Amino acid sequence: MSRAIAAVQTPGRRRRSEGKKAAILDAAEALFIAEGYERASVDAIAARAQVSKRTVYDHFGEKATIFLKVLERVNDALVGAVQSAIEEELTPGRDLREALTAFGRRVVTQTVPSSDYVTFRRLTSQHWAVPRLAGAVRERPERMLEERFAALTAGGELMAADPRLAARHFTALTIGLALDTLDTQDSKDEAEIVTVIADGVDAFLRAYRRPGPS
Amino acid sequence: MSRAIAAVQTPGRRRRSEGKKAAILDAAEALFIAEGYERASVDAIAARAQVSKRTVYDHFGEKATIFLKVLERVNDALVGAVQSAIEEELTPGRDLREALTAFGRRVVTQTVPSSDYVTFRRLTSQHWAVPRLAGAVRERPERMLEERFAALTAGGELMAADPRLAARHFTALTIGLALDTLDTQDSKDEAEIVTVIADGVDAFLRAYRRPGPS
DNA sequence: CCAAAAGTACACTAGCTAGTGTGCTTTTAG
DNA sequence: CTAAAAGCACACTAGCTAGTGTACTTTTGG
Repeated sequence: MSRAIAAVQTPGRRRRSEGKKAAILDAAEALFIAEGYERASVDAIAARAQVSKRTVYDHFGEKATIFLKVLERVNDALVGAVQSAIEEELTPGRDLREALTAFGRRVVTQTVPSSDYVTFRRLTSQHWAVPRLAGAVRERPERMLEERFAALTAGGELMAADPRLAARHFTALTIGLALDTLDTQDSKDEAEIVTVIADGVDAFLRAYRRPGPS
Repeated sequence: MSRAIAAVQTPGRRRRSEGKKAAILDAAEALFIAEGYERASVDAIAARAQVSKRTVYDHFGEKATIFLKVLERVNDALVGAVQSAIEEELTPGRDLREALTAFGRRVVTQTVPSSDYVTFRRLTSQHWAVPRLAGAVRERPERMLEERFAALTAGGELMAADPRLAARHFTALTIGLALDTLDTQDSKDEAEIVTVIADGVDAFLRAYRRPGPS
């Protein structure tokens, strides 16, 4: 949605082509989300991308291909964003509650909202010929979290016998619920999201924090 | 899916009509789930229901109406099932872990699987003119759970300052994750579901059980 | 400047689908 | 038995959409 149209100036022969391609994918993504796969006509996509229908077909061949490319792009963006959120927020030395809250909040508000994750779920539930890309998108980020949780357990901050399970529980309590909230009410009320995340982190820590030396 | 076709014998003038109607809704539900709203043609629905297309239109007028009626039916079934699961499994005297596990398992395996809840989510994410029925389906069961959790807190078994939040967390940790599992892998591996539920109940109790008089 | 690449405008096909009209047959109530 | 209700077979329209073919224009590298 927020992807730029990019490179209006002197694109060079190759870059111009890529620019159009990106514009088509932008338009397609928006329309697939808004209308669903079937209802988003190729004519509408072309119009929105300000490109001729013929160009669309020259680039992608058939409609299904457009859809797949959109999925790939969204998937890449999502995985990358979660990756960097883990690396930058879930740093070893930091206070656990603070780190987890920041991580959850960042994933939901920066990466996702009005976008990638929700987008992905909505899109994948549409098409009936999508290879198991859908599974992958939740598997990969979860593996990354799993590793961090294992490290935290080793460091004595967490008590997660099964880091994989802990990661799933964390995701369910924070990101999952936040996305649910975003999904049902479309009040992009950021305050509410923050509350949901904070509450989730709270419950998570009660269940998984090492019994304190109070 | 598992709804019976019902009343093959001497239906009476009225009952015969209702029988056909139900058969049409059964067929429509199955096809909407399998193919999505757009791709499930009225002809296909009629064929599957073993009914003439004309009869379909005589009963429902237009395709969108069929969809709405299907949603209503699924919604009613779901709410009813959760209701009775709460009343029959989450009984006051019972051991908490046992009760919660039985409840979660029942909701996922009896009510839902191969059906209502997943069905509902899949369906509602399809149509772009569904009034906020989608929200209602998660609101109602959650309110019911909330009440029980409040009672359990009053009885001293739970420590849920905000019973509504506790209910959301419980649902996310157990039912939500179980459905996720069912959704990605279609291995209807019941054993795995049971494990997921048990793990979720475990984490929930660690976060919400009253600090024990060990 | 020029040739090729990229893009455009537009007309056209082939197929599918929602919804209707109509006359015929079956079922059921009284 | 009979009339009406319910259902059926079938033909037909109107509209939309994926995808193609083609001749024309614009852009860009050398």
